[in-house]
Amino acid sequence: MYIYIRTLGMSTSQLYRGSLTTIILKLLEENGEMYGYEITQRVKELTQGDLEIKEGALYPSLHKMEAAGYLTVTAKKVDNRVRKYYDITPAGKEETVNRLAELDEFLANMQRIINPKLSFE
Amino acid sequence: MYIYIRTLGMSTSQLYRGSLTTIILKLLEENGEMYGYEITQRVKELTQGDLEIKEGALYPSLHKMEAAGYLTVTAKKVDNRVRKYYDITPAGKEETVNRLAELDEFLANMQRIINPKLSFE
DNA sequence: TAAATATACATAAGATTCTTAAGTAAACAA
DNA sequence: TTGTTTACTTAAGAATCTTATGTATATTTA
Repeated sequence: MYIYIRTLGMSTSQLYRGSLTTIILKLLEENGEMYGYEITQRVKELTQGDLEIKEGALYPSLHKMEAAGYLTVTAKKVDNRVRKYYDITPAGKEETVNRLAELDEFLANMQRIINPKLSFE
Repeated sequence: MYIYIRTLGMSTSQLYRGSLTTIILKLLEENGEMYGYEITQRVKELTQGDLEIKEGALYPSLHKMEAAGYLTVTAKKVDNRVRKYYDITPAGKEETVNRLAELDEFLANMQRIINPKLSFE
């Protein structure tokens, strides 16, 4: 019998809700085509293990973005196993710009609330 | 018959999900006791009308935080109308510190993902 | 080499947090 | 006096996520 201890530092925060689409779009825009599992590992690496994208969130999100026309998917067989590579479309690039603008606004608004003294103009 | 046109610039972004508790705690810690409607107006003011806290989100959230022991509530009659003033407890102040730390981590992680070139150390 | 872990995807059930909507009630402005 | 603002409540539904389960192959470890 094996017992798995949950690692400390793992994000249980609700703040990431709503940010997954933005994260995926930005990674694909930056790196070119990626497959799902690769995205989870890249995010884990970039955040030093702090943020672990769950498959239950990731895959439905990718499917939804493909249905929306933001991504295309291509299945490739590597080592006798199927990978689904996602690539960003022109509509996806537009959406990336919008999402990043929204993120900037969100960050600015949170600053205004959390640190009102630094909010000039 | 009256038709209400939805103002542009209002936040339809999902990014604010999960940030409401943090916002309320910080405002109460900063300003002392406040009532619900006052909180919505303060946030609207601080974000230049960008973020409008909905009552349907605010009041259940205040009740939950009170039940958790983070806030106390005192009803006061002003102009023949009841206001419920919420004040932060010591446990609420602890939670504020935790929530602000989580926010900092979230912001740092988003920076690492969105702008990996700026992530040194 | 058998068992465990890692890779790689899918999806249903349930939790959480929010929006929308409807209701109550009083004060104030047109 | 009609509409708007102030002030709070709560139910129904939407969106996003976690947990759990399933499938399947490859690689590592005991």
